[in-house]
Amino acid sequence: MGRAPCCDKNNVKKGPWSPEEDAKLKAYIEENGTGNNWIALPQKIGLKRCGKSCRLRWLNYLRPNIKHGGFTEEEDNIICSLYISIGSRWSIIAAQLPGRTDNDIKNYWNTRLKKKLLGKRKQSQMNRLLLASGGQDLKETNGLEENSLFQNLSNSALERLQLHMQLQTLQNPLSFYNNPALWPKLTPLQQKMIQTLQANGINENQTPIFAPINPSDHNQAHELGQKVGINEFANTMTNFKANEVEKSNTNNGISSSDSTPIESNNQRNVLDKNIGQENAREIQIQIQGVQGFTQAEIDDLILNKGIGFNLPSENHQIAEFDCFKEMDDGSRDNLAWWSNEFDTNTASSSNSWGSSSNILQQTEGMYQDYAVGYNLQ
DNA sequence: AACCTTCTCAACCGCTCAGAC
DNA sequence: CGTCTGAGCGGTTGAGAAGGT
Repeated sequence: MGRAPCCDKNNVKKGPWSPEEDAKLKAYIEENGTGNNWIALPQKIGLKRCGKSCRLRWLNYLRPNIKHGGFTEEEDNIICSLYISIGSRWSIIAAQLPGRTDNDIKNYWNTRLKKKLLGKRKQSQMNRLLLASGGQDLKETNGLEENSLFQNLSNSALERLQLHMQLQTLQNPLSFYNNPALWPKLTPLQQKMIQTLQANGINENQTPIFAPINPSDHNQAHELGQKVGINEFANTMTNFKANEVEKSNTNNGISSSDSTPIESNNQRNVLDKNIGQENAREIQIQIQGVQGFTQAEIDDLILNKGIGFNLPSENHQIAEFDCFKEMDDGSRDNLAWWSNEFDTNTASSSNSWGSSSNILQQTEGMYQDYAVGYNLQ
């Protein structure tokens, strides 16, 4: 038994809005406001529309100061960096871009920006991974466990992983990243994942990036999240982290929970089916580690600690930060840092990270934090 | 010109969350 | 404390536009 519908589905109009409907809705809200009751609104106006539909129409199209299309490069930068940091939290991203709606940004990302950033060559690389993980070309893979690992990464995680790697391929001779001797010791799982990536065509010079999450430091997450000016981000991350800890505990038999996330169940089902329950459990824990990597991106961004890399000392991190800072503005501007296929003209001509706008300063701060955690230059 | 494919984006759907009761 | 309800969110769909053959 599902929940009751919010309106009489048989008695509401669907599909595109007519100019008359738009005018009615706009005039009413401008005159009276929404009244904090979208469900009742269409009846008051005399519209045969669902309240949710009215809300969406108003928020995405009719309300004042909405911008459509024509995303600037500055906006591209913000969307990209926030997407890498927090994933598809479109409403949070939209909150940083005045006049933009979450729907617009979501559409823009899915149809244009993602392609622009990932590029065809890199896309084909990832497609190979996906193909292999889907079991359609198993000969090219290193075995079942690795397949399962990738099979169970979400598309979003894969995209972010790929963007992550794109960032890491930037050619900076001073980079810690380009000096394997400086790389910290990896955990066995990290090594395994790197080997898998290499076996699937990822550049061997790409760095260790898998890091377990630090389950304990919620306060610092808040502090830094607030430091970069995104409180909701900090809250989201903290909640997410708490969730991850519980999942991890559950998977390790530390405690039980009735509300095991669906994704974990799906992973478990696929694994159980493919490789048997004993191995499934082990690999499930490893997948948790891979998910931890994705989360660890965010943790490192927030905590600014290089967690999971067992860095020899804090000095190491500071050196990295200095290294990044020491790049003169021109060097940084000239980095086509998003993609090999990124339009180099636009990338090099704009002072993307030097913008005086508040959000961009925030974003730059985030990027620097991010760079410290992951040696992105 | 006709047909097919790809792209774009407005709108819908179903879910979660939070507040009221 | 549990239930109900509306708001809000992210994923997905599908109609129309644009581009290619």
